[in-house]
Order: sequence, then C-alpha cells, then structure tokens
Amino acid sequence: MSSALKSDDVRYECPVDAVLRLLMGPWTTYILYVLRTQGPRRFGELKREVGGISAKVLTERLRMLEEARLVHRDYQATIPPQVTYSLAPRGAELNPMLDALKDIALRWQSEDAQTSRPRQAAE
Amino acid sequence: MSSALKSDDVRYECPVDAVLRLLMGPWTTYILYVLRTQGPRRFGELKREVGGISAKVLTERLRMLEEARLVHRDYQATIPPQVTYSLAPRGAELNPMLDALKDIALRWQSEDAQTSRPRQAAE
DNA sequence: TAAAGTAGGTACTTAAAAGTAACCACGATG
DNA sequence: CATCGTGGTTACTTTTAAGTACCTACTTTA
Repeated sequence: MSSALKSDDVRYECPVDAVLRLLMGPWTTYILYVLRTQGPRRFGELKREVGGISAKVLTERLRMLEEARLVHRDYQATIPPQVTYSLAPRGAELNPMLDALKDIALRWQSEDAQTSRPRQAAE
Repeated sequence: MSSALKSDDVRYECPVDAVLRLLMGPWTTYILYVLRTQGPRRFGELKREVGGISAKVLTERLRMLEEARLVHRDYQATIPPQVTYSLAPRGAELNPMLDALKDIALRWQSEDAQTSRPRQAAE
C-alpha cells in the first residue's frame, strides 16, 4: 500500500477490504477459477493453465491464498516432489459471491457493448 | 499490470477481473461505502470522511468510478463550484454482492480471531 | 489585506508490485 | 554426459501506483 499505512490504519479494520485485497492481484482470480472449474492441480499444471504467469508470482499467490486458507497445499516428498493445490473450504465459500459478481460483470459487459461500441453494428 | 500485457491479453476477456479491478484500489471500497451509507456527498466532505486520502487519489478514484458508471457526478458551475457525487444505479447493483462479501469477511475475521490469536483470552 | 474554502490539476518523488533470468537438488531419459 | 522436468528460490530490473507538495481562480470571512 503506502508508506503512510501504519498497522493501526483505519482501513485495516474493514474486513471487506481485507478479502478484496486477497483477490486483487492480476492473476489471483484466474488461479481460483482454474481450481474451481478444473479441480486440484499440480504446480506445473497450474502454471501452464494460467498461461503467462511466472513461477515467482504463482508461488507468491499460492502462498498468500494458502495463508488465507483459500487453497490447500499437499506436499509429497517424492522425487521429483509432487505438490498439489486444491480449493479449501474457505475458497468454496466464495463461490456464491463470485457467481453473483460474474452475473453482474457479464450484464455490464453486454450493456456496454451496445452503448459504447456502435461501430460494429452501425453503418 | 505488466509489460507483457497487450490489449488482446487473455485476462481482459474476464469480466469478473474487470469489475474487481474497479474495486481494487486502497480507497475505492471506502468511497463507495460512504456514498452507500451516508448518501450523496460533495468532494470536500468525501475527502474528510474517507480520512487520509489525498485529493489526487480521490479524484482518480471518482473519475474511474464515474467512467464505470458506478457513481454519478453532478457539477454546478456556481462560485465556488459545487460538485456532488452520488451512487449511480450500477453502484447500487453491487450492494447484494458487497453485503455477501461482508458477511463472509466478518465470519472469517471472527474465526481467525479465535484460532490465530490465543494470547488475548488464554493464560 | 491575508487566509480559508471550493474542486480539483500538475510535477516530482518514492515505494511496492510485477517481470526476467539464473540457479538449486534430484532422478530419469536420450 | 548433457538435458528435461519437478517445485520452487534468489537476485536484479522495470513498471506502476501512490504519496507529497504546490498551483489555479474565485469568493467569503477575519
């Protein structure tokens, strides 16, 4: 955030902001989307399916989501190691909210396509 | 986002991400919250009630929200000028979603307070 | 006459986030 | 013997966002 943000900053008292902060990053919702729709995935699979994300950022996001208990990390110390990520119960709790958000987003998108882009159909 | 992001980037096809991008910033949800609970507010009032935000960032956020049609800007060219911001219909559409999100956030917060902070009650 | 309030805009600086590239151990494969 | 794939980590660089400070033009107030 900012240098002016202390730990007692008033904004940290807002739990809504705290949850939005988790979903914020460029790739976060895509990771959750893949786990939601494709089921549990290994690190490499996830990286390939999210497409374009670097290992560093994927690791960061997964650690963050794991700490927030939205995803579960299963580490098997085989050789080569096998690490599987899956949606934790808390991650599933977000489903209704994300579905509602998706409905709104789709509706707005189609509304905007009609009003702000008359170049396609007109003429 | 990143230098690798072109205009045809796959992520821009995700409408959920587009909406989350609106709510993301450090202050955005607070601005919407004030407008939601306190009703229409003038620029100066908003700045005072959001507490700590700079005029620059508040302007940025309001322009962004206005462009997304979440808030409505009413400009009266009096002297001094009187600019009033209010929640647009689209802003109100987010209410159920934000309420659901708030429920989840509050629940998680109280759950976390019990498990990860036994220093308060224990001993 | 000088300050304060109105609603911002502009320039500059700083801090955080993201990206890139190289590297690790280990075993199997070619 | 060198490379690939596993699941990352580390160091370095670049980009972006946010913050700070100062400015406008006009009126009212002290």
